[in-house]
Amino acid sequence: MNLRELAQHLGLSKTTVSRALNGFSEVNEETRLRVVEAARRFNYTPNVSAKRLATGETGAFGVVLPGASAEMADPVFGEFLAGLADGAGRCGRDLYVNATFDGEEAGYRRLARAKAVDVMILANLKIDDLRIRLLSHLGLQTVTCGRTAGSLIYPHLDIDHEDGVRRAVELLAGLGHRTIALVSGPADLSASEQRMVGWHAALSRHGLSAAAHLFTAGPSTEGHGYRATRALLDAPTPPTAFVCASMFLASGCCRAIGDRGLRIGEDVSIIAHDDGLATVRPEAFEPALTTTFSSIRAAGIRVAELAAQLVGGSDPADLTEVWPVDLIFRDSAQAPPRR
Amino acid sequence: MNLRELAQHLGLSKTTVSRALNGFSEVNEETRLRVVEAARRFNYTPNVSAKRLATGETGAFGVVLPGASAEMADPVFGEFLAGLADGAGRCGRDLYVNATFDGEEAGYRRLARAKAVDVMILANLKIDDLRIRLLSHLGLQTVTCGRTAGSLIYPHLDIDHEDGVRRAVELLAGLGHRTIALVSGPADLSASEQRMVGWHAALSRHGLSAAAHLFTAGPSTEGHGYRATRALLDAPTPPTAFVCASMFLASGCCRAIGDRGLRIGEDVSIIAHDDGLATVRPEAFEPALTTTFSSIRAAGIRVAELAAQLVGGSDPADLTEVWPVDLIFRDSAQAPPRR
DNA sequence: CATATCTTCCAAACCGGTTCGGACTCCTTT
DNA sequence: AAAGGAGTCCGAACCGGTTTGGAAGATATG
Repeated sequence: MNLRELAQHLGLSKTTVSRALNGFSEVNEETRLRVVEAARRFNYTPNVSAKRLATGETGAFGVVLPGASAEMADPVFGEFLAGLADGAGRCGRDLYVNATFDGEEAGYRRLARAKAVDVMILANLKIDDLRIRLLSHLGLQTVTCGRTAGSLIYPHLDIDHEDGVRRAVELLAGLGHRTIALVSGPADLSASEQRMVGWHAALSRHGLSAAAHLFTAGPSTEGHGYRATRALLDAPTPPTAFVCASMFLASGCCRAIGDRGLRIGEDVSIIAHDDGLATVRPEAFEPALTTTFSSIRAAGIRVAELAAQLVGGSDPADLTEVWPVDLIFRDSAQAPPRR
Repeated sequence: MNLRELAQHLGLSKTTVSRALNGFSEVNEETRLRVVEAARRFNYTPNVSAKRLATGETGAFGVVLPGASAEMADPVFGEFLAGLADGAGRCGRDLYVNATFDGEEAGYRRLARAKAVDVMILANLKIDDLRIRLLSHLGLQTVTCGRTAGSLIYPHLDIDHEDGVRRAVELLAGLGHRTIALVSGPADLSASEQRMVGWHAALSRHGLSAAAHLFTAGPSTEGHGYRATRALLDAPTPPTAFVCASMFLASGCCRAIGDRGLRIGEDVSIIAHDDGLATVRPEAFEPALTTTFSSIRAAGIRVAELAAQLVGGSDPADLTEVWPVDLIFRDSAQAPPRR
């Protein structure tokens, strides 16, 4: 059942039926109801390809996966992608996932030339991310999850990692901790830089050391969390508190602390960032982890909405949001042992 | 630059240019070279939407994410998706990811009605998966990663989990283990059933117990691996060897064993299944884990190729593959301690 | 009553490709 | 020399929507 057949059935023109279904004002209300009813009865759905050709919009958002598989194996990114697909679906758009087998830049160029998507979506922004400039140069509209250095204005949603870490460190310092380590994700990520800024700010406010060896960066995995924590505990003045950038890093951190025979909460405190993944819940830890929380799935949904608004003609400058994180008290952050 | 403009530049008709670019035989070789050269020079890329409308093919494969976020938080699924996107790209197709905010079935029906994809791709098949029948009923071609019960014929790639577990158990039994547990993934998954079959087969061949309490199923996470292993170690006759269905389950398994003060390899043996994720490498464990290996990313790429062949008109019955797994010896599987 | 305006609808053009059914040239066959 | 067949190329139709530029009739305005 296509538009022409539907129109014939109704004794109307294609034009009128199209307008009735798309909510134009110049069609009689009575006629519109008749059309909508018939469309429902005949199970009519407009052909996506035809619509795209006619409107010039593709109705799709694009995500490019980096060639290295590391990002997709990251469950946080997967969850973000799920949110994106969810949000896109709600806005009546598709999510087009492109893997780059021949370099990331080539992937973007292909998409731009074929006009395959309306908006590109970028996540895991690097400090001064080159992709933003490339996309702007290619004339592709872009929405990002995260901010980066540089003067270009683009719609984005960011999570306030800086404030999250700042508040976590403030809490630990307030409890009496004097040596507070930051176990962060990949060093080249904008989010990691934000975390370091927050860490520094809170430490200097309390007059505490921000020695370089107390800051570690690396892949956001249990394995790296374990190794980093072991190394930190081996230092001459080991930290009594750890701020971890993800639940996976925190898992490794806990394991390393357990290996040393230390008790979490009593001997050593931990605050982790929780992205809200169903598979690693802070309450399931022993003891339950104090966390900074922000749902990455919700962020994905919202980014898709921002992209839809951008296509709808909103001013990019209005489409920027920074989400605060919640600090949730549980049992893993307590006062350090008396000496 | 579109086809008409390109044709005008060349002094040819749209027809000839289109045929030259698509490799039809009825165009002079000299002309074809001239056309291809001009297309390259003017940076011409056919408009995706127009092509789709004209051919009736969408050029896209579809994946529906289940409403619950659990699957996307699974890094193994994420890696499979990355492989899918990779393979689709190589075949010149798109990958459409659709989240279902209103029920999985509704998502499939939407895609079918709008003719948005050429082939649906299914993963994480359930035992007797209802989705296959639904899609066949909706007239959507389907390719799956995994097999399921039922008589319908559909293109699929499966990984031989049954044989993997069988060989792992044979190895452990050969080393002298008498009580061998299986720590598996979600019980409703077809792969989990395959593993149980392999486990039973190998145990009975060696005259060993396949008592129900030695088999556990649950989410494929570190947390569940930990809890399951603790429970198994608390049994009256605790196992001396564990076969884990994923690296994450194995992580938890290792932690539980460590908590008990047991040494992996010496006191207790482990064999895990490794999907080839870069973030959890078996060599990084202490000691290095003996594994059954099969790259889930490679599987994703191959599934996309199968889908492309299906669209190309291959017989579905020819598009079925079962991949063997490699058994890789490392240090975590050794003879049990003498009593 | 003539004119302007509004409402409602439609025919035809358009988006940018693919493909059917010739048409023309040149070469071979009988 | 006529007939048949490759080898090339083209005009026009088609895919299924949206959108432009009226047109007809109803209603309001002077």
